Amino acid sequence: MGGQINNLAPRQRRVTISDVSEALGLTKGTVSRALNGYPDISETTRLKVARTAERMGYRPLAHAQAIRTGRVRSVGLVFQFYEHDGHRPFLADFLTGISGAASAEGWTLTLATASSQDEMLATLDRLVDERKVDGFILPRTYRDDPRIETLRRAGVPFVLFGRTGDDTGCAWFDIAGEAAMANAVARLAALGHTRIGFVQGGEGANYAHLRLDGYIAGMQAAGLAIDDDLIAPPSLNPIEGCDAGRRLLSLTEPPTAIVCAVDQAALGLYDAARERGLAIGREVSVISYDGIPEGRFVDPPLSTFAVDNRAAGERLTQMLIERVRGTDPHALRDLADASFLDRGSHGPPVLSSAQLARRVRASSIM
Amino acid sequence: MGGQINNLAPRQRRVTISDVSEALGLTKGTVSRALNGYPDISETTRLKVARTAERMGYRPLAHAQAIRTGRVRSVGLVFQFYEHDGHRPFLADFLTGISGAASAEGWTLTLATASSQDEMLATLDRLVDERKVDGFILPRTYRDDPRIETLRRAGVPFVLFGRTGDDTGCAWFDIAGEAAMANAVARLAALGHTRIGFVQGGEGANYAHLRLDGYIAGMQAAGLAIDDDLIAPPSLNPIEGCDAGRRLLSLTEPPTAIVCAVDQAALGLYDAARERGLAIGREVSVISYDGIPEGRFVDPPLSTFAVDNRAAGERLTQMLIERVRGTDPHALRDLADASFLDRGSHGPPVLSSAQLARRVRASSIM
DNA sequence: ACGCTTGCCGAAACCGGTTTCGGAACCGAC
DNA sequence: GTCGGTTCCGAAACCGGTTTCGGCAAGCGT
Repeated sequence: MGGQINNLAPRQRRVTISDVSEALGLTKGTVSRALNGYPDISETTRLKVARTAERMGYRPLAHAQAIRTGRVRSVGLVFQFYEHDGHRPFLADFLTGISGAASAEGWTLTLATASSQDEMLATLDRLVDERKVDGFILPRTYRDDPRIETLRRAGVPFVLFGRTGDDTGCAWFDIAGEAAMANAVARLAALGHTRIGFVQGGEGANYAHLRLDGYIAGMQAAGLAIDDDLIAPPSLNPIEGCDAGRRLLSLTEPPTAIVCAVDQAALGLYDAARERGLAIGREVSVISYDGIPEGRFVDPPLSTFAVDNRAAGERLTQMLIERVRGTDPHALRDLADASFLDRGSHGPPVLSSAQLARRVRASSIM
Repeated sequence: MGGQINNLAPRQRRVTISDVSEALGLTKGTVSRALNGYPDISETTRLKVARTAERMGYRPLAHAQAIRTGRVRSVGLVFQFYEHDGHRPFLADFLTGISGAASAEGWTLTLATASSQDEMLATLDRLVDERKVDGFILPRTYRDDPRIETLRRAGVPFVLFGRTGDDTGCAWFDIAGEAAMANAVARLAALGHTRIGFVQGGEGANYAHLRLDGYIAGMQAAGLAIDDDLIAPPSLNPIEGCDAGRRLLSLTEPPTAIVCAVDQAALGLYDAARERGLAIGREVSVISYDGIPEGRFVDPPLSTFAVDNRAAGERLTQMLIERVRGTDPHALRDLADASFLDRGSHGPPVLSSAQLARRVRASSIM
């Protein structure tokens, strides 16, 4: 093979560790040990080496080091995109965070996608087997997540974005969605709402359980009764959200406020309310979660708990790098709060549940 | 350094080329040449080597090869995300395409982000300098694109997603946006529209010029006069699109149909029409470009030219890999068509431009 | 003055591959 | 039977680093 015409300018030679060692009159082994902080190098030569390496613009080649050390300085990320995908808007911010934090440490991001769970596991294996990455960030965790067992067995470091059922030996970072949901309920209760509905998030995903728990905890803390009818099934997009809204609003005792686990679904609540001639933020209050950009432009602007995906990406890669360097996973766990965006989609109830029910009936007769 | 407790299961040793050569009673040099198709290896041993390598599950370590060959089998992709970013929805599909095509060839995707042009160029340089990638896919090209000159000078292979001003020595793939825009005009003209407006796309980006050209070409082909008033300034999101719509509809001779360079802006046209009490698809026809998912759910569903970003990603990586292997860049150029999604936002005009103008005036008085 | 650490560095092996070079074995031709 | 030319593989250098091992010289105590 080799030797085809490539008509590309020849790349200039890099400065290698041998160049540095020759310039110093040392062996490359000594230079290497000096640069890597071995204890058997005197402080004087360590400094001399560091300075001339710096001056000559020497930077070790990650993949040349890797052949001996096994580390390539790359964080792995494998996405599984679904048909109607709620986390697409998150992507750009999340990737920016990871890439930024990685390059600050001289690392890079290796990204792959999978279309099924089997392919996901195979891809993880392949990246590990080919030593393309030193570890993984696992986004969107599940209660029972097969990726974890796979990587545990393979002995590969990883950090979860989200919590999971059994997290022994797992490092993780998460946003306290349950606290946000409880806080949403508390805010609405404080405004005078007593019938507060909930629209669930994606089935199976760990966050969905937590946010539901948060809603329930919030209701209990406010001394409100939990009615199963008030809890709508998982909704991940405006269509499903609209269905959920219709269902909640047609209850004999409809909620005057709705807490929604996912912004995309909350957008659908606007449609459901509009159908019934109800004004969001007055006749029906909504507080949601995610902080998607569209929420700012709808009318009224959506009150929601925003998560900083860029910061999450940064934190996760920092944790992963520490993990690869040997930090105990149990010491690498962190929970951050979502920040409430107090906008126009919630307020004190202007109608009682009974009045609201009459309004809904009237609108559906027309 | 080194030697911290890592409490991770030890990774099992890989099978190396030496394992294979020993099993065969050959030297590793011979095995290497056999596997890489050197001409000085007999067909018999080549087959024998290939088979036992396969049987033993041998796969060369990309970064070990790279230290000699300089190739790491990785495609580089650097994104620059903007504030209000039109291409976010594209991301998942695009990445899926790239990742899929790459892994089919045993390559991986190395992704980075940049927040400014300088950072972009620095990031490209860094990835090249550290030999993290063999070449780049450059998304979102500009008329005059500094990335191209940088990579040309560095002698690094790359493939453009989009065309550019001076493309000598450039391989590229693009969607024929100009043809789509011309086709949109032709469709509307065939339905009887004579006043057809245009909402431009992102300033500076190469595609924006091409789509404008396509609109103009379409108008000329249909024998329609081109009125500067009919051409609205660049609009990239619903807000700007709404402004553009207001402006076009308040003309003394408003267009009865609007061709829009970007779906996100077309969504804003819906708002502008609603404000005036005009029905999209009847009083105002709209044909747009991109094929974003939201277009299917608005009322009426948006007629638009959809681009297959997954396919684009696949094609681009295949081209890049060929390019890295030495194919002449001028032989690597491809133009694909967007596919028209014939939905509900366009139809024959029900109002003349003059009648439309009266309707608009009436609505603004209220 | 002696031996014994200790500090510090050179020498060389090593990681997992690729590539160059040279020569043995075979070939047909004379 | 000898010779030049192929065919095909082994040997060894090489890529850019890391890591082990051993030894020299200084420092120390006695």
